[in-house]
Amino acid sequence: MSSSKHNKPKQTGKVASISDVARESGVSIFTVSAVVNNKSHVGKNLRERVENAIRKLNYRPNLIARSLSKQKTQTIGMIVPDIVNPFFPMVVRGAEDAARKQGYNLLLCNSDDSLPKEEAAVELLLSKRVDGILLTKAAGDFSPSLRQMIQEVNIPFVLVMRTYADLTKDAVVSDDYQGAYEAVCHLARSGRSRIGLISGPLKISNAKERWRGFRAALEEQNLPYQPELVVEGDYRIESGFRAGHALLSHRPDGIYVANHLMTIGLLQATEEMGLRCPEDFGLVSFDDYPWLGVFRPRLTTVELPKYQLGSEAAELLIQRIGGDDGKPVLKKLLPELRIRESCGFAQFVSGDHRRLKPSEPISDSLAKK
Amino acid sequence: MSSSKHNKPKQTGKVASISDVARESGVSIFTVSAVVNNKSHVGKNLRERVENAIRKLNYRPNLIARSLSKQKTQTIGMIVPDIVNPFFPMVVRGAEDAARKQGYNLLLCNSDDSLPKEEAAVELLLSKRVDGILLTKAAGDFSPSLRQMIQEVNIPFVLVMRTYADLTKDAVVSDDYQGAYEAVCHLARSGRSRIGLISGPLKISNAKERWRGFRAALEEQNLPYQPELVVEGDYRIESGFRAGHALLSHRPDGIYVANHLMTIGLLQATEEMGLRCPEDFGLVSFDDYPWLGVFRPRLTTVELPKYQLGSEAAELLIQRIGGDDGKPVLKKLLPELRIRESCGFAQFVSGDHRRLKPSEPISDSLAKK
DNA sequence: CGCGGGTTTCAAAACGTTTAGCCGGCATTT
DNA sequence: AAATGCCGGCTAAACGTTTTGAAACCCGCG
Repeated sequence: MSSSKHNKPKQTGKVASISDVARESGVSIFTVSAVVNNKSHVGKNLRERVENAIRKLNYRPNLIARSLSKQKTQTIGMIVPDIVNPFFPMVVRGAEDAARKQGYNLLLCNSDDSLPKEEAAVELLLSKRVDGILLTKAAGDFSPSLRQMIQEVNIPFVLVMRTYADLTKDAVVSDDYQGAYEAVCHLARSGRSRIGLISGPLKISNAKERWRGFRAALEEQNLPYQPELVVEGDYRIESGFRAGHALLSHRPDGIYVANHLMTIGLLQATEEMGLRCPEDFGLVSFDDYPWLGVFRPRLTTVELPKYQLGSEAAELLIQRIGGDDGKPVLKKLLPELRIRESCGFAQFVSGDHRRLKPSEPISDSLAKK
Repeated sequence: MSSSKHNKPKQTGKVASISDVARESGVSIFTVSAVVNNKSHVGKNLRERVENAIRKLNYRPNLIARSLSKQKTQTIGMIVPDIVNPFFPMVVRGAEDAARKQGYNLLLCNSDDSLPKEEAAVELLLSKRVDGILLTKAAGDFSPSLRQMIQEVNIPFVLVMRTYADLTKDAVVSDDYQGAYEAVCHLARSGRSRIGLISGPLKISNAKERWRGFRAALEEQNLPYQPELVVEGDYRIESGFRAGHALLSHRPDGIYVANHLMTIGLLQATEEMGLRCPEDFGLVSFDDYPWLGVFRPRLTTVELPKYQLGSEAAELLIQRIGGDDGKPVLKKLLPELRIRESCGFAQFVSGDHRRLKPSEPISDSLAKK
């Protein structure tokens, strides 16, 4: 039973290759390849023979060999500062879904916001011959060497959530100016006049944009810009905490925080100083997350379209890979002001965090919008 | 200036290959390869010639070709249910760091807890000829086809956070029995006697383990096991919300929730029903996250060593890849009970979420422990 | 001078695909 | 009956590495 005919049961754990299939079915390699990629016209009988052999040998095309031959890996590299930062999983997910939909895979790297690590990551991706790169650049400049690499190698890059004025490259970002503007206007409309800002690192383009939006809104609302009410953090919890202490000591009556993590820090500082939101100050935060639903007061936030950020970036990149080399594009995605309670407008939006249908997995529903 | 000598300045964007380097430096391909992999003994002068050529041509070894030739990709595949579930980024990060440290890369896939997607992911990874796979299996059985694939292909698998009694495979999990046991004992010690459980899907091994730990603790504390106080969710927010409603209607005075996301849901239900924690019931949650630091009362949680889960799994996998095929290993990592306020022991641990040093990036510090 | 032994270098064969170019039939056209 | 065109299939050359023998060279020793 076990050794009937010339049954070659791959005892050595070797996986079958295309030539094994060819031998097994008595056709040429070419024909097998044609069947696998179901090319136009292979005779019905031959095709069947080949298909049987494939099933029998458990053949699985070797994508490595394919990549080498076609000079295309169907892989796109993505570099983010840190996947543990809750902002990025959704962006990555968006990119991954969009990529997969078009037959691409994602190779993910973390730069930890470190320039050398970032450069190493790019180096790695280039060596792996990815077809394109999605880059959320670490804070700081483009080093000359990185610049050179991007210049010399002719694979497409798309910047995600970052722009560089002096580098004309495709980029997909959220409209941070607009988001910040709306946030601060809302603060003002709810009666706040001493409005403070906890900003991200101003070397990062989006932090700068949010700062600009902040300023513009102040002006628009005829409020003075008071430098002591602006403090720069680094987008991390700890810096929000310290910035919060510093800022609150100047008794603002409204605060706009430029990201989620720093808001967490600020809230800790708030409690420690015995202050209360929204009684003592109104608060608008950037970035919304499901778990904020349990915090009281419910936070008014400016939500960024994280998922789309990723998916549109991936789509643009793949378009570039496909050969479209039109002018560099700057895509700005609109944020959404979600008014809740932290500015004193106790607009109790019942079920706010429960708008999922029971059967709907959370990530999907977040992904949709 | 531009066309001096036989200066071939790669006008066509073609990247340099090893043979270009060989030609440029007048040696054989073999020698270049030797230099690149700095093999033992290449003549000093030749080595220098080659190195110059490499720099000049901006040569970068093609890892695809290398993989094909060596039949090793130095890549490990990792499949998780959903990177957007806040549990996983840290696990992935642990795996990625450990892998990179040994010269491996991570190729990440999301299964969305769907069996077909999971199978497709495995299929893809096998086609990409990854050297090994880290698998956090989707809820549900090993389908026969998946089983077969794992059996036939002889690349190593390591299960992460999952075990299957009938499948002797390496696995790295948290000691969920122990974690649940401690959680429930703590609840009991703080004077609760009608203790409820919001469980994960009991088809998932760790949910089962937590349930066992729950039960064991009850017994140990001489409390009766009351089926109406046990409700099964699916680890997502929405199910925690519904389970919360169901459970709270039976007025437990203590609740142990088997994961973070469901806790979020429960807390929403709690508020809606006008109940208070810890006054009306004590609460212990599984999984700890920095942002919980802003929630009041501070939550008592059982923290899982997420980062290690990933890193140890990767290390084990790489060891297997290296050829070690000893007996299957089941590694259990100990969780840590973090007592805060949600059981009524108002042990105000000042600065609990602020134990970072100011200069320490959050992800790093989380990663450490 | 011849020869073993150790470097240093090489040419060529893998690795598993894709694909350009070719060729033998068969049917259709002149 | 010969020329034309197409279909179905094949051979062989890429793709960019690693690696296996083996060749060339140098050394000193008998």
